[in-house]
Amino acid sequence: MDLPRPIPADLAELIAQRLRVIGDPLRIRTLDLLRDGERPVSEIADALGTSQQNASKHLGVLLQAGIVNRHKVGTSAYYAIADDSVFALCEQVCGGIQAQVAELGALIEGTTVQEAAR
Amino acid sequence: MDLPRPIPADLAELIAQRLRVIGDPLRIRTLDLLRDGERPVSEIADALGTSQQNASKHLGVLLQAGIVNRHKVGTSAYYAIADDSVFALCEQVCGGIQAQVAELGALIEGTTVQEAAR
DNA sequence: CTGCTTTACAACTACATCGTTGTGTAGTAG
DNA sequence: CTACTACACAACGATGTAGTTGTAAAGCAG
Repeated sequence: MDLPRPIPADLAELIAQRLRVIGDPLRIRTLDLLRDGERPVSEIADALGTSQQNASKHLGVLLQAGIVNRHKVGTSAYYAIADDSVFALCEQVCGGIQAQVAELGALIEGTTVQEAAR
Repeated sequence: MDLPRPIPADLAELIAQRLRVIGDPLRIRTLDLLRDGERPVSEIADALGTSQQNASKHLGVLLQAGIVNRHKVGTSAYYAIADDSVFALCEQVCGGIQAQVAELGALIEGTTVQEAAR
């Protein structure tokens, strides 16, 4: 996967949109919950400690973005991960955060990151 | 880089924050420009077709997030990439978008993605 | 010192988004 | 049919953010 150079404005808009969809704490935790398999809305709402309406709304955003899919059984709506790549995304972000924390720690210690790693 | 299970709310907040910082079209294009090396603010503003004030503001956001760094020479402020991992992030997002587009195209063709790939 | 350039900060408007409240719809149990 | 459950849609208020305008600070040229 190579990015075109320079990145056209339209593509930048698409990328930004997707990042903003995932860039919400409740949605990240929702996706994390769905890692274990599909779940109905009420269960997700309970697990996140938020209202049914709010959970439904966030799931709707993820659904429209194609990150989750839905299938209904009776009155229940089961949501499941449709795009596993989001987790790789989160891990990448975590890596960046960890690197920053390590650098800050090193600054406090008055050493370089390489020295602190020893 | 393994994510803890379940993801604590604080970490979800951190990840979301970083994703939202990168999740802006102008900031993505700014980072793309900086791939070639450091640049002063006015040059970035020109390349993006926006005002100097706006470019400065976005660069400030990226700076505070630790994604770029700054060094001043005379009246000019040169910004440069501090965290290369953002590009891997963008590529990952693009991969997800491409997969979706492929799936949509396959739906229109009435075939599966595997069939369409042949 | 005067004027020009470059950058950054602050105030403002416009717009998006989060969470809540209220309500509508569909399936199910009695 | 009535009551209950599960989900989703719409409207509202609060908060956040993008972009503009105005301006201040700092360096440099004359």
